[in-house]
Amino acid sequence: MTKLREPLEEIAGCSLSAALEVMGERWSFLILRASFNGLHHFEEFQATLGIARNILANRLGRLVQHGILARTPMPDDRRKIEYRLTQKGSELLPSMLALRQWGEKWESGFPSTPVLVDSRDNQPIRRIAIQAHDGRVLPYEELMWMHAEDVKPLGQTTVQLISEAA
Amino acid sequence: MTKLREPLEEIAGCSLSAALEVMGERWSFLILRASFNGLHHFEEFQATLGIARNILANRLGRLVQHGILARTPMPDDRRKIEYRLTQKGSELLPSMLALRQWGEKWESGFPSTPVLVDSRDNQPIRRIAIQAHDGRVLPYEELMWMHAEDVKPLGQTTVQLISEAA
DNA sequence: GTTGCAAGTTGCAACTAGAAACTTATAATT
DNA sequence: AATTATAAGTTTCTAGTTGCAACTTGCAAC
Repeated sequence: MTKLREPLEEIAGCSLSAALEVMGERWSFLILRASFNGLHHFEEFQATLGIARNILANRLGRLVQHGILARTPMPDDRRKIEYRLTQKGSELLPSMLALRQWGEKWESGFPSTPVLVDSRDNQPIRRIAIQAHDGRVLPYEELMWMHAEDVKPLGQTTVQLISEAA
Repeated sequence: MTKLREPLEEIAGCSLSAALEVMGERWSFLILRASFNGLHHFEEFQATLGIARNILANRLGRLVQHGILARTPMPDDRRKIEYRLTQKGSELLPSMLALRQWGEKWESGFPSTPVLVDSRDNQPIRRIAIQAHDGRVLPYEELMWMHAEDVKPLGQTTVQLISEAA
């Protein structure tokens, strides 16, 4: 009930800590993955993940508290509770995919299944990457950290040329 | 020393589990973030993250074991150990950014600093997103899961048109 | 060769995860 | 209506993990 663990949040002054505060516990991401794959019920999660029931209850509760899953008793059978991804939850998909793609490349060595495809043409999505504002894929060597206040917005090309000339 | 915890790896048959096996523990991602931001030494990590020394030692050891950080004693002062990101480690940047961007939007509410920019023009990178093979940004609703074996490769446009016509 | 410092270890208390049995609310069967 | 079954949790108890603070070890400086 109590929470004596120092939240990671303050420490690093970065929203990464805030994200980890919500998703950084063991099992949270795997429950999320199961949700993305269409599981909605306690027993489904329990059976497919093999997670202990008390931990599962705890994690589902946390995910609901943080607005990542919505908890609804089914109207036709009110024993059944449905856990469904919220908007907030579904926007974790890029994080999950990036992590999965890294795991494929550096750990498991083989492509994961199921595969995420564009529903218009059933073709697999592009690999997640870091891109410049114009869409060029940027390798790590071409990146730099800057203080936010030192970044000068460029705007549209014409505006940019004018202000550069001035 | 012992590892009696069931590895998450097998359970979900997905490389997400493999990635979490390496990066899913408390502090691992924050240590990584600190590395990305130019910290290289034990005492630097300890002071800026406020992590307990034994945990830090443990996590650094794990990250080194998994090839995410390289551990090198400095030649000029062999008390100092340098921890530096490997290729494998630096390729976690997309995952970290995606998580951070999600945290910005849904948890902290403000942009994190420092900001990652394209070093050619000092402009901030594009937001991480899921894209179709042709680069269109795909919202969650336009995505679908498919079994890998059901995905028919399309190849180049010309080839694609020919095979579609046949 | 004593003092200082970086990078760890060790010991102990508090907390968290896991396995299995138990509870509670609803639904299906007799 | 009473019995049995099922979904979703709790509880209990053990084992493993985290965190703090004090201690060690290897090298460097004076």
